[in-house]
Amino acid sequence: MRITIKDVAREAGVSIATASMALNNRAGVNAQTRSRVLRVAREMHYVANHSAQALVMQESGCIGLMLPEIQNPFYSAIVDILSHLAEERGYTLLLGITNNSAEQEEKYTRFFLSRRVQGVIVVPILNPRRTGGCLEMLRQAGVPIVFCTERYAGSAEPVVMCDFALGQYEMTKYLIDRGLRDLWFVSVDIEAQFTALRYQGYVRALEEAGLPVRRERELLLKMPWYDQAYEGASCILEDPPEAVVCINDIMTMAIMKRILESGLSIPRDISVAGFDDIMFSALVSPPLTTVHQPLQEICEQTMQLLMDAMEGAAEGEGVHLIAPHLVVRETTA
Amino acid sequence: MRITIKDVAREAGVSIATASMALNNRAGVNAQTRSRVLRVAREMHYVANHSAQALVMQESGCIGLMLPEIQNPFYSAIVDILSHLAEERGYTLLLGITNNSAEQEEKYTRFFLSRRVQGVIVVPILNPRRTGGCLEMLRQAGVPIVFCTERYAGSAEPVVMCDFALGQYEMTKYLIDRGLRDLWFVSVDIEAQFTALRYQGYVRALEEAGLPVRRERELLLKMPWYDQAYEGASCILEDPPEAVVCINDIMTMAIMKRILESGLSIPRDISVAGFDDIMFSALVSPPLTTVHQPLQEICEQTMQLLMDAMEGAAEGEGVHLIAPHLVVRETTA
DNA sequence: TAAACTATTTGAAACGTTTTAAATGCTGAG
DNA sequence: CTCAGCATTTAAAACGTTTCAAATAGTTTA
Repeated sequence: MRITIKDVAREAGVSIATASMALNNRAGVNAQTRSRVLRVAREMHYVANHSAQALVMQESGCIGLMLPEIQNPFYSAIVDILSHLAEERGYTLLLGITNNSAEQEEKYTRFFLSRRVQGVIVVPILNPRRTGGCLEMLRQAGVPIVFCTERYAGSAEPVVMCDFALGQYEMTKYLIDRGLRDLWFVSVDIEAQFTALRYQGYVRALEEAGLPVRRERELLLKMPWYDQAYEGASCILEDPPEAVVCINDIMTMAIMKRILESGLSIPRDISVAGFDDIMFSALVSPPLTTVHQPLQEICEQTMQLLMDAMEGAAEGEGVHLIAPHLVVRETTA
Repeated sequence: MRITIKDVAREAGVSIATASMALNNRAGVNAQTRSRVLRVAREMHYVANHSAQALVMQESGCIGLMLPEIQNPFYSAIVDILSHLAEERGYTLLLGITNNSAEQEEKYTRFFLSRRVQGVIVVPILNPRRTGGCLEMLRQAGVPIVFCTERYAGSAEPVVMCDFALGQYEMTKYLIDRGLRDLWFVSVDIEAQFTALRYQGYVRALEEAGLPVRRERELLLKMPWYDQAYEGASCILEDPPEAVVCINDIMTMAIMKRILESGLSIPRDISVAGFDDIMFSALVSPPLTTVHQPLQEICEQTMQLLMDAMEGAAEGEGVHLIAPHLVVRETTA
């Protein structure tokens, strides 16, 4: 039905082989012939069938991106950046939105495999009860993998992530340096570098300042989501601290809401600091003091590692830490 | 390199044809044979090559989604919903993020065409200087198109959109009914139903209440973005009104910020109302009174229309309006 | 036992490309 | 003229599937 190269060849009065070579700018085609073929192709609105190309060339030109959500602006920023980067390099990004479910992750792995993706970027889900069932399939098929933002424990593939420990340290130190010493720490009860590193940074700042680590002033939620933080925040308000240190912006916004609703003022009564610096952090009132994750840089390095691996370079491994920086806005006194 | 059906067939001791029929649950295969093939396939981690299937079956199983941005939560919500809907129906969503550029739109059209998408959903860009260059290519190739959220003027394809006029009317009426009569209207200077319908609704509410339409109290920005609204808001503050009626939430948040910064209180001094009800509208302080666009419903209907068109049904045409509803939160007195 | 079914299996074509090796046509040298 | 050498063109194979018509094997029926 659709125009094929056969039609173009016939119309231009050449063989299929010649048409193909002309269209792909291969050497060894007479200049006149080439331009005739190109003209005919344009006139006929010919567009090469990608499936056929992928089949014969043995490369799909696709990269899989596995990620937990997309409505969350942190993740949609990643999609935005990575899809541009992939495109610049001539690849198409295939999305697997897993909704934080390991089953979905496996389903999308199969999907990626069927599309013969040439590499996969994994932004891990947060609560992987059974982790990496999907990864085994990919490894087995020899598909290069690079983790972005966080990785599954025990996996050998490289990961590019923000230096969470450093970020949380700097933020906590900043608060302490401003004279705020009675802190709450709000995080999630999940075993992952995602949380462990942040906690390390927080503790380090306390210890350096000679402050005690008070476990009764730590709020650990099930998931790092707005609603959970909003519910959980009541314990903080029972005996309001001088500042709240939080591991992401979404939860911070929930806590801010609760604080403001209780009639207290930010930052006059309580200071608040988040992590991530999502788009909306600058827009809320008051604008949020937070730790900026340099997503552009993280994604660029992720893509570069993947390209290297796809070109057969010895799988660069290990943890690639990108330094974050504190963005002081108006929620900290 | 990767396992093919040929390998499975050999290992199971059957022909390729039999293997294929077994794997696809076709009738006419002996039960034992079938299960043997399936077992072997599983053991060998066989995953069918989609390109080969697409080629021979003449259907890609892909749907194209053209949209202007993805970081904006309004759009990422659309991606989320539509990708689930597509998947439920056995299709894969291919993303074309155009960055509000007509050139990009054409580029992605070619991309869609090369992937032989079986239908395209278009969420139009806002400032189409030369509109629909991309559409012509799709029409010409016989690819069904459905617009979502808004459509390009003069195009014959169906569109599913929120009843903007109704939403803006209800919102404005609500404000007026609360006794607020000195209003500002904040919109963008773009010719599209996007803006025209909203203005209609606003005007209707004024007229029904016997209030004058004061053009000097209309702020028309170039693009409906945060920064533009933030900059533009100064004129509103010169002679603060009782309420500001805005055509989307992002701009509303910018205006709120300006109002709060000027020392005025929301809603005590000024009421503010937005449109869209994006995820963050409920989270900001104070939570935003806004008109909820029923995106789920809009996307479902969009997908249904596309499916109908793909199955060759007479192209359902015309404008499908989905009624929005006002969500009263705390920015209106 | 032959014939006629039926159930199952299979060979081969087709899908739209790219690529390689071989064929063709030309030019200039001998 | 012939032949080597070159530029250009082409036929055919290959990629991994599905599907259809034909072949095979097995079972009844007459």
